[in-house]
Amino acid sequence: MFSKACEYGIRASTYIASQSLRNRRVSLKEIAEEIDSPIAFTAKILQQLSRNRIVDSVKGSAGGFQIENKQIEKIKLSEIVYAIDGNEVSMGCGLGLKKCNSNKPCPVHDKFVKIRDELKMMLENTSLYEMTEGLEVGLTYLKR
Amino acid sequence: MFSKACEYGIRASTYIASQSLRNRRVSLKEIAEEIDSPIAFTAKILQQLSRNRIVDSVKGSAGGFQIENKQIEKIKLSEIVYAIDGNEVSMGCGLGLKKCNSNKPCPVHDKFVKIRDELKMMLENTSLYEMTEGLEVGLTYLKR
DNA sequence: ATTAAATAGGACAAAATTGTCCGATATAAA
DNA sequence: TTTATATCGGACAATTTTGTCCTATTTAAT
Repeated sequence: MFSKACEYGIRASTYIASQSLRNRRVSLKEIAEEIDSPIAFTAKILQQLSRNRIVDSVKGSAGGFQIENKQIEKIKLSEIVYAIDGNEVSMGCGLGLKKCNSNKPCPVHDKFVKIRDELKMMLENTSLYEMTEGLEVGLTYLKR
Repeated sequence: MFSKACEYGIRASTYIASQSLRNRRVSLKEIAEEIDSPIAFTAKILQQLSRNRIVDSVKGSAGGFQIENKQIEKIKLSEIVYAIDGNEVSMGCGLGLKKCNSNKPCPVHDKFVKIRDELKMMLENTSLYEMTEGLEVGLTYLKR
């Protein structure tokens, strides 16, 4: 469904958010350990998220990544996904047709639109804050 | 959502089914033209579908691909997808966790299960026959 | 039998994705 | 001011996916 880069990006953002809520800025090293991802690849993805203003990065000693607390509730899963994978996943044709639409649909157009619309709604309605809730109390996990 | 190979596979199967209903066996060349796909790559995918008994292939002069008419209603979209992409798309974790399940879920486990279950139901309930219906009357398309 | 036309399958090539390494740059602390 | 510790970003490498080409094999028709 999503690329590896996107999966790591979501997990990283969620971890950063969970720590930002405790006023902790976290390093790349810590992030990669906590989400079990390849560190250098994760660095690239964090750069992308930083350029897209989804996470804040601070260079230099005691630097790292963080997200403003008031942003954590505002940032939706969709923003992370669109920043890394684009919106093909919730907008594109299931059979790969470039110009598939309701006027010139592929044979599964309507059925896919239904699924994709639900996916789209889910992504656009799920906030980073929601995703951190279970983490704190050990109900949800970001590795393995 | 699906790989290119899978998209071509679905489109090819649908075209073969539509022509089999008219008792026409079709060649690789015709298929690739009608679904606008790279011919040699499409050949590989058809071999896979043939080995998985989703399409029948006939070698030699006047050979080509076909699907038994009584099978066209029985073959579901899910069989094609699983044969080419596996069932990761309807079973795997949205964040790429290997051991994600309801006991040790990722932060979006429940939300993804809901989407994936619907996708799974749709794939398993959509027959090749259904997909050919609009084609005949020019209501649906397999290229561009 | 020979030939023409078709799929099967192996080897190879190109492109995209995933992943690594290292020097440049920025910043806090000594 | 120097040093230690971060991220940034460019170049490179490995792997996977996508795509091509060519020969072998099969089959129908001549």
